[in-house]
Amino acid sequence: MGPMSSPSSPARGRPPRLDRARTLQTALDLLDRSGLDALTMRRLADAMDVQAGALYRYFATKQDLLTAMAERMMDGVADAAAEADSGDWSERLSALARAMRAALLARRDGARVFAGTYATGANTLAFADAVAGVMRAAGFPDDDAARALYTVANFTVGHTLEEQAALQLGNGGPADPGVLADAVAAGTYPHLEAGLPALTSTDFTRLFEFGLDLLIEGLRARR
Amino acid sequence: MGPMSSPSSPARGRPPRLDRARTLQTALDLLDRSGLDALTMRRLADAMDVQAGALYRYFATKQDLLTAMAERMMDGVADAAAEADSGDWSERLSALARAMRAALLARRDGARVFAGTYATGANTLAFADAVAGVMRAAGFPDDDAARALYTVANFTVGHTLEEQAALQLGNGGPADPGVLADAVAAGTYPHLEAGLPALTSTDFTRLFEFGLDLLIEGLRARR
DNA sequence: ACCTGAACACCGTTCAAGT
DNA sequence: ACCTGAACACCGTTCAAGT
Repeated sequence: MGPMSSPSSPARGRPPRLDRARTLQTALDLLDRSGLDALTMRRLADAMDVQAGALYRYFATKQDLLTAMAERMMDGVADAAAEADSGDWSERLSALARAMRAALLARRDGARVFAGTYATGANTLAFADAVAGVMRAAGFPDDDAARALYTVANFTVGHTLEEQAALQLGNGGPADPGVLADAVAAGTYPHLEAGLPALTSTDFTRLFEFGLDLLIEGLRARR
Repeated sequence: MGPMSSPSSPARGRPPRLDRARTLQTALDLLDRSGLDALTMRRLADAMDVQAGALYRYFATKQDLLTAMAERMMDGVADAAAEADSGDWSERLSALARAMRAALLARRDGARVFAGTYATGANTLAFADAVAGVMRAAGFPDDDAARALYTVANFTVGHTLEEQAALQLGNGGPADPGVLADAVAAGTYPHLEAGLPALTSTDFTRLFEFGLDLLIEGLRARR
């Protein structure tokens, strides 16, 4: 802890207007307000009354910032297993999957941010460990526990990506429900026509629960 | 078919150097060579010996081009059901899911392109109709057939997104297998440590089949 | 009709220089 | 140590003008 130590040393100059935590929080706020496409380093710098170049002292690249954002979104998601402690393995697994979906839905374009990064921080690893732990405790072999983790996570990300895309398209975007209905009506897609009510339904929670239930019943059959 | 008709009218001027089909093909070739991040309108124009602005006569926006690319990737995927005609519904459903994964894997960043667009063209709708058709023929109610379609598609996209991300990270990217292993070793994630062989395995086909099997067993239990 | 040339309003990132 | 200012090498998109 000599005189050459890092940010923790006595502040000699002006207190820094920037730091990792405040930058991250401002980025998440900006994401919610403006969406991922409008989240640029310059606009983020503007929101912090700083020049764009200054951000690079705390995040080496924009991708690094996005990864940190994804990691922060997963904060507390692993705790969902403990909260469903009374339930059996399937209840606890469901609670974890629902918590992940909720965490991604909680922020605008959350799924796109998460899918576009490779988060290996404490929150993401804690979530992964919790899922694998639930499966191992239920008696699944170690490699099946790992594979079940991937399957649940990939399904959840895939579903939420679609869900958030559909949500923003509903707001006068290029493909609101009517577009799909028109496209189906124009061609000859008898099976889609039959399922049109469910296809254009905006009850994404029910859709998510359907898929989650399939995965859990599949796991039950394997156990 | 008067004198004011469209491209099909007798070519009065020079033959156009550009058209939708050739632009699409060049874009897909460029995607394979350079990846999605390097696929810019200017580089695409360069590859066609044309100025960037000229592309906008055939695609209103870059997003439109990407949507057309996603749609072309799905060409022929719906035929996978017919090729597994001898099998029962689960074989046919598997064949469709495998064909979709293969179609996305066939092009660099294919899953990212597909996930980033909202394709409602003939190929995508034919695929969706084929999945719903298999489910309805198997005796599933119409709304369950529609929901199963979403679940299988969302899982497949989510899986392939992860798979292609991992593949390009293996090439000296920021998060090759070692990064995950190190991160796991640094923290205390006992359940991940137990599943490390499966977690760092690059046998994505086996991982995909595991998830697909869970979905199919889940559907079987529901039927 | 089809494409060029040039512009507009931006990007991510780097880095010498100031304080 | 921390940030500014300015630059570099790009973007997507538009549109008058040429042929």
